[in-house]
Amino acid sequence: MSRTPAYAGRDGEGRAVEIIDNDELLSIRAAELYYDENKTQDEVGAILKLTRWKVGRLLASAKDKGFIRIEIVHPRARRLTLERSLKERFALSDAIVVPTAGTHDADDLRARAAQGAADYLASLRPVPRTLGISWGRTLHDVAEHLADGWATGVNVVQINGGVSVNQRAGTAAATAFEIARKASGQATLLPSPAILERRETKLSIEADRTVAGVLNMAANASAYLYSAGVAGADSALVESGYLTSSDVDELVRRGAVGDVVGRYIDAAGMIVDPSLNDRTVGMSLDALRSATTSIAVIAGEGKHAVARAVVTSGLCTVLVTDEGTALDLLNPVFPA
Amino acid sequence: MSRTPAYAGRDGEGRAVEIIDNDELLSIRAAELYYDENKTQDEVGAILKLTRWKVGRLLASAKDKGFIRIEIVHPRARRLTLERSLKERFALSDAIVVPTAGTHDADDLRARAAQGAADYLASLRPVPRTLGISWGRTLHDVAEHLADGWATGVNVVQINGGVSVNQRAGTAAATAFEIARKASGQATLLPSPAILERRETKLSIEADRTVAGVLNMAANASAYLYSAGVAGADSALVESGYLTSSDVDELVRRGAVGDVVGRYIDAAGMIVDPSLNDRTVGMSLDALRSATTSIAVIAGEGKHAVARAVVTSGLCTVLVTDEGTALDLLNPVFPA
DNA sequence: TGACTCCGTGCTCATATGAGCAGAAAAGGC
DNA sequence: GCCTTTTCTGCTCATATGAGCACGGAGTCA
Repeated sequence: MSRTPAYAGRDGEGRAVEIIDNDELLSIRAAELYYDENKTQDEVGAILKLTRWKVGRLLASAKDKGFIRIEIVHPRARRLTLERSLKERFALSDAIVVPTAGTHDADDLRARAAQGAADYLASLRPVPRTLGISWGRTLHDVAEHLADGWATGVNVVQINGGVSVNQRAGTAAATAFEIARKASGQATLLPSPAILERRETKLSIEADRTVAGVLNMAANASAYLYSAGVAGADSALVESGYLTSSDVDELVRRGAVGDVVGRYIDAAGMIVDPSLNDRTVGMSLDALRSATTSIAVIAGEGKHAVARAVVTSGLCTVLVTDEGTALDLLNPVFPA
Repeated sequence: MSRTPAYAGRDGEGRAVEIIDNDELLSIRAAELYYDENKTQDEVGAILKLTRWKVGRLLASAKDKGFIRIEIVHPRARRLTLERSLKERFALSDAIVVPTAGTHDADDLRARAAQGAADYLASLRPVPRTLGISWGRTLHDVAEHLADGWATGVNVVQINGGVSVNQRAGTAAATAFEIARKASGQATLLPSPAILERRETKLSIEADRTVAGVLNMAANASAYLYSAGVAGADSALVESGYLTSSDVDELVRRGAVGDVVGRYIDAAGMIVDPSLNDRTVGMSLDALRSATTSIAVIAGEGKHAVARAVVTSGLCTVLVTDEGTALDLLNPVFPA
């Protein structure tokens, strides 16, 4: 064939149509006609003066060269491919990844993840008889996004302390109640501060019959749902007054990346400050690690590090997160 | 083997309380499996517990509700749908719209539009014997992006003055030469300043045999290619010293949105300052308007207003632009 | 030069998909 | 409640698409 200037042929409107000797460019033109104009491959062939098989091959090549991007734009869409990669990479039993596209701010993103978690929770089989939960903004969002009647007869139990001292008073309790109510179940609160000042106090409060009962119930829950906080001055534990901003700074200095059920962990998922940990009321991380079903909801730009610590140290069996975090987890920026 | 969580509708009690219509959510799940995981509709049906026909319908609905977005990511891709809309809306004989996606800066975008213009020029049939061109950064880019041998024997002629006073010396001339060289043709320069100080000088230079010859050649060109400038201090006419910054401010005050072949127009495409216009050497806008083929290359955030003036006042028969400008042209923000 | 491989092409054939239709189910009117 | 109207569902059938094969031309090596 001549390597002629590449142009000849006309489309339906009598416009000159290019026939380019460059296969890549041709595949783009074909893709435009096929996808944008939704013509049939045969029609595309007619316009570009190609056989329909050639068109098919061009489209295939355009696809695997990555020129064709198909995006599902919907707040409740998910990224199945990322989910599978996460599952494989971190040996999770499930992963939920919500898309970032179209979110405006961190709240938006958290809401999407919460929705994803709510959907997942509702689809969980067998339906948990008892669900252990932590508290925080994310968990609150999950509770809000759960549909009324998402399950029947699920009892909810708090797995870490924090009642009442919280500035956003009642939030922790409200979260538990709402999740339980929507599943026509009971909520059981853990009537204890999150962190006590002295180890002895912690031990004695744990020995209290009521608290011990709740902790026991928590230990035997059939599934857990929790989020993770970033180690920073805006942490819920600081806002609630359990820790001071400088306490957290010190924890960060010692390697803390965030907290899970009130306990600060480093990048390896290890407790940063054992003595602080000993003053913290609630399920231990080891207990959480041995759970059959533990769902972590961790989304947002700032939470990449905690998310990594959580999944790499086996703290959860199910991760609910956003696209950005998932990508970060899968493409680690190798540390020194 | 992990059991896929049941997304299929609950047979037991279909809750209509859901904010999002159940079918909508289903169609998203279906789309994920179909597009992201590329399963067959039948397989999707099996997973979601639906017949393949239902799946087909869900996908169709997802498509026309706009949840499925197919994007062709390639610098040389085009937006055919926008092109057609532009053609219809402004009675153009052709429109080329290059995608914005993935461009980093204005230069990038201009380069894409230039490439589009180059491609279009090469595809133009009949091949113009004589091509009238203006000059400027955009035109220079077009010249660069033209392929060697884009045509054979095309003579190029400048349609407005500007030789040599330009700071970027020789650019105007170089543009003409390059376009001509790549088509194995001759370039003819218009040996005159763009704007003269006195009308009399302008008249006498136009009367000069050489200049008159070039102008005559320009008037009889078979096609024209030009860009448009924004009315502002960074205008090429200011940079070249033909106008001062305050001259332009005054023009803007009087309604100028930009310049075309050295002549300032308002939003309606009318000459803003007739006396200035009378001192400007080159094709008149009316002459340009009566051309059979005049290709305007106007791209970039700042050029929306000029672009609008150009297309609404019939200055071009073909518009080469970017997606953003095209959208702006099609979705006018109605002025008071 | 001739035999050889390699790659791109156009094909056949199996499969996936969309259009259109008839019956079922649901919604609405009386 | 009963009947009409509308929507929804599962189907048949036509069409669009992808897999795989056989051919042929271009390049390669002896």
